[in-house]
Amino acid sequence: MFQSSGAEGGPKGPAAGENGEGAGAASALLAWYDRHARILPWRVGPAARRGGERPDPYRIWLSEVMLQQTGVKAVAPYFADFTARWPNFESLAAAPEEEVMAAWAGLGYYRRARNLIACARKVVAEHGGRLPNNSKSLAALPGIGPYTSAAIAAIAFDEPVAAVDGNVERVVSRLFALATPMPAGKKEVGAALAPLVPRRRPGEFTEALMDLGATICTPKRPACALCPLNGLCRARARGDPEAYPLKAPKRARAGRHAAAFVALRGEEILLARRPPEGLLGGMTEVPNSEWRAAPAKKMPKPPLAAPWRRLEAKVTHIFTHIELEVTVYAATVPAGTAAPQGFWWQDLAGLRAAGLPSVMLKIVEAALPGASRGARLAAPAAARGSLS
DNA sequence: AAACCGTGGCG
DNA sequence: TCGCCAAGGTT
Repeated sequence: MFQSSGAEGGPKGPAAGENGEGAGAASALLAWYDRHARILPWRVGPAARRGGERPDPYRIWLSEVMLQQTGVKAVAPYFADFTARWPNFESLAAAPEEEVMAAWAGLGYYRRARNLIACARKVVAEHGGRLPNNSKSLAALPGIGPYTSAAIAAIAFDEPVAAVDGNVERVVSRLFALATPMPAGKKEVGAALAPLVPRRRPGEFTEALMDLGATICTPKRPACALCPLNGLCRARARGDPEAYPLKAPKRARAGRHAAAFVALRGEEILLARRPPEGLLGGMTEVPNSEWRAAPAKKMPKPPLAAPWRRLEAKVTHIFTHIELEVTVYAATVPAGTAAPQGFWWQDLAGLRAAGLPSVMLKIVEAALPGASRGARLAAPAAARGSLS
């Protein structure tokens, strides 16, 4: 990927090769970071680093994977839960896959959880339970791509590589007023950033860029007056920092319609597991029909025969590229009713521990009597770990 | 290369 | 309210 600086191989862009400017930007940013670093559960802050403390590669890896396309706020409770239950690669590698998937439920992009397990097992089986200490080897592991490999290598192993995520993309494209729309412009960002990465403190430099992007150089209304790089920033000089990074227009979301069947047998609900690949791959689901472009005219085939009643309110859920509208059918079945092949009855009391994705939780919630709903489903994600 | 893959917070 | 989008990776 993007190798560290070197005099040659620098960017063709503006500040490239103008000696001193890179070092100036890095030292200004690090000085700012020393004062304003965010305190995060997986991070070793600048003061502790000066005291000789080192980041735990396992925790850095876990946090970076969780943070892929996911906000700090959403990640924090999951990170606490995971590290409490599985504090290292060995324990995570030994965990039952379904248990890990259930613990991930609600965080989204579920392939990450599968890759997380695969990666932990590979680290144990092939690397003696320790993460490889360089970006190239890291990038060969499941779920670790160009960004994550660089971030882990820089933060946990002091490799002076440029890690380009959404924050860095924004900061750097503004700094140099890079005009190529994303995602194509990402390459230019990496090339422009590489010469700025310092040999000393490359990990904190990376963390500093993230913090700057998250707190100062924000997508909207950046606080340029507070920015340690404002004197170097081309976009600010142009007067239009908010215009960067340029982005290609997105495609419209497809609409889909489906039916879901909430079957209750006493205090139990009928569930199934989704196929390992594709949307919500490998996750637990409420039995549901095919998802079609047009709403079904009559009730699709249910998982079992029962006096199904259609709920008045539909459940809508927005995925990244699909807007789903679900017609929910509910039924109560006799105590002896067997679960069809591939389905099982799940005790409602243990429903949260069963690890339903958010859309499925919404469907269950819509069908359950209001009184029992709150008690069963309303616990925050932070409480998940204590339930199993 | 472009499409696919979740969710919740926020302005 | 609702569109935007966050520490991307995989195919």
